[in-house]
Amino acid sequence: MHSTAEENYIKAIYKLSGGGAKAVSTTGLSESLETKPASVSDMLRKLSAKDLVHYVKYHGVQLTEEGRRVALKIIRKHRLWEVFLVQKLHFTWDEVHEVAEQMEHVKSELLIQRLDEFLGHPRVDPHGDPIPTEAGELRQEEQRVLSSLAVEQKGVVCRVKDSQPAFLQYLNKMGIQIGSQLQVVDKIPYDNSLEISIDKTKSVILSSDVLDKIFVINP
Amino acid sequence: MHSTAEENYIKAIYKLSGGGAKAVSTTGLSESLETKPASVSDMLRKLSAKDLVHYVKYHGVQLTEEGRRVALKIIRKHRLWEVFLVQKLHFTWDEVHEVAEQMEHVKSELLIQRLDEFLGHPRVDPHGDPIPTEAGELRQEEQRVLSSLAVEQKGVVCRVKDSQPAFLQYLNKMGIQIGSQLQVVDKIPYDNSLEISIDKTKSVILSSDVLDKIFVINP
DNA sequence: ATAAAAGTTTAGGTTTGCCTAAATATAATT
DNA sequence: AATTATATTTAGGCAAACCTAAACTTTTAT
Ligand SMILES: [Mn+2]
Ligand SMILES: [Mn+2]
Ligand SMILES: [Mn+2]
Ligand SMILES: [Mn+2]
Repeated sequence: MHSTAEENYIKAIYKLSGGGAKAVSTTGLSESLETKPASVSDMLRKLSAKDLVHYVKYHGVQLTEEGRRVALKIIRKHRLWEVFLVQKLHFTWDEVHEVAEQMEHVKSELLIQRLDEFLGHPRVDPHGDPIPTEAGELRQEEQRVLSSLAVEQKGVVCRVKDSQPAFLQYLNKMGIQIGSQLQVVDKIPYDNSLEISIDKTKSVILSSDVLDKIFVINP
Repeated sequence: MHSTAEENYIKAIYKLSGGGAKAVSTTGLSESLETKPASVSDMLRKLSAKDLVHYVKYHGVQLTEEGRRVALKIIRKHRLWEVFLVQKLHFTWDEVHEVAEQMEHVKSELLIQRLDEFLGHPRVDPHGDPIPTEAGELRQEEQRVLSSLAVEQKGVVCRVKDSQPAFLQYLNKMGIQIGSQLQVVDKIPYDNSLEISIDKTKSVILSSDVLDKIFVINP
């Protein structure tokens, strides 16, 4: 298997390259991983020997197909643990990262399979980022802003575009969080506010300002 | 903080010493940790320098007060994760250990505090071993082996001393698990077997071999 | 009491993952 | 095109955690 250090490098390359598209620079990686460029060069040689990356000296690095597969597996684990921490242990968005950064390296296929099941196969993490499938596919769901939904239309909250405590507290009071099932009940044309039902239980009126900050995917 | 290797050594010393009582030998540790005695000597010097153990060359090692504190913290984490794996992710007894062995090293006070809460502050792990408190106390309930109970006496199953699948399946068939309420109905002196009632419903005859592998605490 | 056996430590080495300083390649300026 | 600046790699080292082989202690047996 791969070491924690190797996994962190692979994930960093994946992220900096925008999912494997661009090549990534040594300094870019060294900043992102908080190590020195010399250490990065070192590791790139090792990853290249393991065929996890295509590495051309002085010209950056890219993941191989295998490297990409490994990256998506780690990201899947990271994001599933984030969901667990927020939904089950009531961590806040900003508290999860450091812990998930450690948990993503726990080795057990069964564990992650069962965790996924336990969480109800979530499709996005608490930051609204998509969770790769077990097969290693990153299904990029179309995100729409809540204000764009017509009456009757449904959506699952996948992202919130304002992380100020006041706004998050407001959403909390409303009972809205990532993963909440929303449906537009009615439209008030006067000020473009909408009546929204939350998780099929209560329903509230949201102002157009608020609607513009909430993004949903199809249920 | 302490490294994963250090934590594993400390836990092993704790366990082999029976909770910090006896001194522990280098070979004992090397067998338990599956390393060579030379590596153990190495590590003991380091742990001694950090005042986690009292180490007298050629005469074994013991945990210091601080070492004991660290050990109990790791054991607390290990056992809480085991409860999580069994109760929430439906792992079986024999599947949990390897995973918990990794998860016990995740560093986060908040995580373990919230996990404990999420699990409802369990007092024993799926193997019946007590979970140390947040304060680092090991509330040791008095455990008696089932074979030692007299007629009429009651107990709650807290531990099973054999984790072979065949044995666990047998217990399962009998309807015995951690937490089961047992009472001795009758004693058969011929072969020291006992008639035991389970959860006040049915009653079965258990052989002395089996009785020796089941431990109970007071109800 | 002495010798053999068993247990333990030390010496010297390896791998991993990091570091600093120096050398080298690429990119930007003039 | 030549020079300077920036990016990257190489060289040489270090700490952690392991190893084997050799040396040394303690225990056991004769
Ligand atoms: Mn990580
Ligand atoms: Mn995230
Ligand atoms: Mn462990
Ligand atoms: Mn256990």
